[in-house]
Amino acid sequence: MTDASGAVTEALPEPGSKRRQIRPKAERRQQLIDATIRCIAQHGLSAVTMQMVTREAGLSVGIANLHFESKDNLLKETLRFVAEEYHGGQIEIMEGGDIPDLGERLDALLDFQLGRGVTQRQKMSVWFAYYGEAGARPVYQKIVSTVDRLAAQKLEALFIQIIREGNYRGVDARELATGYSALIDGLHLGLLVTPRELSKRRARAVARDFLRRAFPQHIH
Amino acid sequence: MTDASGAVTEALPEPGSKRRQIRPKAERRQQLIDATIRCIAQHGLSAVTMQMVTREAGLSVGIANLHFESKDNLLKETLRFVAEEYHGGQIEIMEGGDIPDLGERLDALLDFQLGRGVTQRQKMSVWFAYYGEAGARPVYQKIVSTVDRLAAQKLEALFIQIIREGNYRGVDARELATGYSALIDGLHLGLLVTPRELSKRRARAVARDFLRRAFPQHIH
DNA sequence: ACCCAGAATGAATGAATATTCATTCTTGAT
DNA sequence: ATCAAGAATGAATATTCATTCATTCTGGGT
Repeated sequence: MTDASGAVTEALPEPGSKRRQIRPKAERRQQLIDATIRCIAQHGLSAVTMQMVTREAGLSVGIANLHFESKDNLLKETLRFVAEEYHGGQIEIMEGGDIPDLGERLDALLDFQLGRGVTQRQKMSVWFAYYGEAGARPVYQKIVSTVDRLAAQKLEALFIQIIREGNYRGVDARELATGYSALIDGLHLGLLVTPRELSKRRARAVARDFLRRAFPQHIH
Repeated sequence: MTDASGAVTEALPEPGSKRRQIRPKAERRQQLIDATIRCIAQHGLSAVTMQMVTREAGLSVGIANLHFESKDNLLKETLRFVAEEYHGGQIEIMEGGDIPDLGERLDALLDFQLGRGVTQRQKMSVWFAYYGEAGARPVYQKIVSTVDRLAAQKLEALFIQIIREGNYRGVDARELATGYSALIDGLHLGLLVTPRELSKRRARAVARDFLRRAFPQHIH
């Protein structure tokens, strides 16, 4: 193909190129899920439209219904992805073959939960958008509670190890694990809704304090 | 008015009566806000429609735009109401002229935050529905952070009193207050999203434990 | 008994949006 | 080089929903 001047066009697509690309199903699905996450973070779950998501992904409107059956399903799968990524990351650290020292492992967990940059904030935004709807949507409840339960078990197991190692008395691992999880969730909420009042730095300090009071020998 | 048999009809309106009633503006506003709360709790914020709300309130569709300018405004005012009710209740307890004993006052606070029945759950549902959207809606952020800040100050003040009275050492009131607030928020989330895993009873125990570890002389 | 200010109604309107599907395009196999 | 499978497109459709407003109704004031 040449234009009037004879130069080859379409050689490399310009930024806004509409060149159609065929890609495997799995890749398109992920592309759409990623776009959905960005849209929810930026506009809120209730404002997300299919047009918005597909435009964000740089694809046509029809494609979402090709790879996911419906908008409902896309949203569901997006939640599943975020939930599994977040809890999966935690679980990997807690099982922690690569970090033998239990105190360090706790620190790594804290880092994962309250560290990171913009990306993390985006994910949190999505996370709580779904929480907000979960009261009315059993499907969401189920997805969250499934991954949640596993993470809770791993956390309890880690706490049990720590309690044994430190020979701590009068501490219930299960109750402490519930409290720590709730604390982290609450701090995330604070970071999301009142970032002016609660800095990431202070959130970390608060969580660390909780752990230090429970496991003084392991957290300094 | 009489029917064919001569009996007086319309004497007392049957259950589904459409008899038009004129009521003061303030009353109608509250009626609509209450209906909105029920709708959000049952169907989720993103599924709420004006038709749904006005039907729930037993009124016509036009009335919502008469008393609130728009749906957006109705939702905003509903959030403001829930926020002020919740935080107002807490603040009243924390200032607590009627409960001189500080330990008892803490218990009363806990009771308010994690006690109650269905109503409370409904309110929590609404609360978190808005939190979910707050990341994308500055208006919501502002409403929440305004009341939040005041409650946080009162809590810190209460903790300072308790620290002085108990002569506790190495405890930072501000940090502890942040932690406690976050813990309560996180427990509410747990109650809402994974009620199977976390009973209200256990949530109370966890929160109480947090306070006991900080103020052992005040909580038994 | 009568009025009328303004509260309340709900059919109508128009805008937004999910979903469909006839058509076009790409790629790997032959 | 050709072809078929199926990935991708986006205009069209049908639905849902917020908002409007012409009309009806109510109740306190006279």
